[in-house]
Amino acid sequence: MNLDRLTELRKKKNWSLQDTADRLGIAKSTYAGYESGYRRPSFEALITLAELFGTSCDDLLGRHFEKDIELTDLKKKELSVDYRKLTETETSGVIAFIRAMREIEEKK
Amino acid sequence: MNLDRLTELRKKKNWSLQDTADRLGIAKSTYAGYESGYRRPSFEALITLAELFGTSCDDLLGRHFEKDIELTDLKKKELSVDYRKLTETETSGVIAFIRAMREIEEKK
DNA sequence: ATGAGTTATTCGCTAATTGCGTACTTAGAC
DNA sequence: GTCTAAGTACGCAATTAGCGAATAACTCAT
Repeated sequence: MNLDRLTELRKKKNWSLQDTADRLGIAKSTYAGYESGYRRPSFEALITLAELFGTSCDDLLGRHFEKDIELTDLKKKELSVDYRKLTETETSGVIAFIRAMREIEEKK
Repeated sequence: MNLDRLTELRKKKNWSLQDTADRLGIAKSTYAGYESGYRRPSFEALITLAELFGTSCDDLLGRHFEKDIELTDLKKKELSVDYRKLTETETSGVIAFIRAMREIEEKK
């Protein structure tokens, strides 16, 4: 059970092992151990890594977890189209749109 | 850094410490250590726990991670409205709907 | 090509942590 | 009261993390 994506994510950021270790506040050799699979990060380090690389712990752990997203439960703006976030108005519009579509469909 | 939600999730399932430990294939006292914060699970155990409890590792780790969802990138149906999954047609409809809304908005 | 400087990999050692069994405590059923 | 199951706490053995130092690989300029 290795953290296979670490190297990839780190290189994408153009960071050296030392850079990354510094950001984590650990020794270079320690972080190197994570990438090689020789060592495992503490939970704190894992969480910090996820933050640094802008991803989830599940992702780092190689777990492709996907929760179903219920639009009526969304409190925050999390959806985007063409890489532009939806406003609250747009999100409400989408919900209404879907309900309308379904209503039409049922009457067929 | 404790796994505070474990007890809550276990009780929601009406499992004893022993039940849960059995499912994980570890000793009761070991699992008890996770809940009390005295011990920490291995990554394998963490992942299995997330599976057993139907949640994410991020959730168990107390991390409220939310990725921005780009609708045009969605390969699978992950969205739902009124707890009913959107079909592919509906998802395409939503994207077209948003683009149309924005076009109208820009022309104002 | 040589050498300086940076980056990556490996290793021994120590300190810390895990996982287990066991024992103790509590709670409820009979 | 006694029995069983649940939860808690602890000592011990074994594993593991983290560190620095040593070594190897890579990248430049000269």
